[in-house]
Amino acid sequence: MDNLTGIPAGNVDVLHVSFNSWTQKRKVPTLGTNAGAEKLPFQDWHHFKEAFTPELVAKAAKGSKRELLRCADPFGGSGTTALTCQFLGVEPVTIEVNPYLADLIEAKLCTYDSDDLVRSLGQILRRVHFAKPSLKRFATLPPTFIESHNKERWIFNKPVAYQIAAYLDAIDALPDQSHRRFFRIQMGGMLVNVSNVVINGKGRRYRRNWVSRFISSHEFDTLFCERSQKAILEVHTHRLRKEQRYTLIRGDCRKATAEIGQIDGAIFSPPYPNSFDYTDVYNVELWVLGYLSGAPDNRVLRESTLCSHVQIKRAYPLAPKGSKQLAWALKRLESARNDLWSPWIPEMVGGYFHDMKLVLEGLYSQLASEGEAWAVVGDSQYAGVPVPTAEILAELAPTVGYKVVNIEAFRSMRASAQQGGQEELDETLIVLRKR
DNA sequence: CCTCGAGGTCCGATAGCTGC
DNA sequence: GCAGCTATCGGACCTCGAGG
Repeated sequence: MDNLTGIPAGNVDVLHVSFNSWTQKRKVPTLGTNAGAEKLPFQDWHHFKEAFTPELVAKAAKGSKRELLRCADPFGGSGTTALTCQFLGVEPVTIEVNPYLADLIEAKLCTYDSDDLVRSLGQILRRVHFAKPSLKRFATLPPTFIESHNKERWIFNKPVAYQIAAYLDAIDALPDQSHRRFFRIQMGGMLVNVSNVVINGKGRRYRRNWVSRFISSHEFDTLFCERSQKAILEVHTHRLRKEQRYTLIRGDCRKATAEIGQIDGAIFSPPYPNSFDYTDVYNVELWVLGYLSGAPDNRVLRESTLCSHVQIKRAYPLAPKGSKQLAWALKRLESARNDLWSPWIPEMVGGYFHDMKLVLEGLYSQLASEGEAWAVVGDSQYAGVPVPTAEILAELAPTVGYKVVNIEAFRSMRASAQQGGQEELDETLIVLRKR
């Protein structure tokens, strides 16, 4: 695959693939969301709507007071901050609690010999061709996952389930761990495509006419092959990123952030306090790819995420002191408790800011002097009571020691149609500097 | 009491088509 | 080519019923 990039042989070690050759200097409508980012190499390995843009990371790297040599992201997600850092020549440190997403990030950040990847793909396809798969590996999945005669709904038709099993068996048989991860992620990115459901902001829902939906084995094979080949090509074309190193920490950022080592800055977007449970959003991949071995695993994972949802009953830490806006919002939420769709929302909001303060403190302890934290945060609203996340964080940050350098609203989210569709929730960039 | 599964609704973005 | 139209897709909420 040597002439794929047009880079002449020899001297390749000095010809880095730049940020601009990755993004092609595209125009983005907003820095806040992933909209339009689908077409970037690496970024469609898994459709990820919560991501912000690489352009924001570039802006932060350029606009920071302190030169960025090592940059953290406590909420790794799809890995946008870390991957962009590699293109920019900045060493990334990323934390991610969701094991599927952590693998997605690492699959993007690590370096491969693309010829070896092509050989591994061939090996997978040969094994699948001769495979006699069983559904044994799916035995512990929740009951709605695989088609069976005594159910009314299922996420995967039986023939599809057999094919997934055949591929996963073949991937498991690869000798190289980074290759197993790479191809597991390629499979992960297409699972919803071959399923009877769609995943969106509201979680999982069945497709219209899913009953008559049929995925042929040929379609399945083609999808896996094309996705894998495209990804291998992207890996190859962009293999010479300025920075090749990375640190990936798999775990709860509320604990891990304080131990990442010295950083010059941080660029991240936390989950918003909007009662979204991201464990739920990635449930299909987590189960099918074997990241969860039973319901307790799911519970542990949900407990390890930020207090941004009320999906499970949990002990919410107390709201931090020091923000008048937070105290006011909590007071109003408590008096509106009977109108809330979950009575735990006031506790969740309090816990959310407790957790966010912990992360800000962790970052502060690792930041070099005048290092900056750039965060994209979103407001929320319950029963007409606004939760102005950016303003609250701007009040809490000084109690940790930060100076608030910039607050910039750059997008409005439409409120849900049921709420009239008019009230708008802001998405805000907030920049904090260590004194 | 709890968890789990699933959906209402409507607008913006985008792909694809049509006629010039 | 391209303006303008139509069809389709999907969404950083919030709600509800079933069942343990």
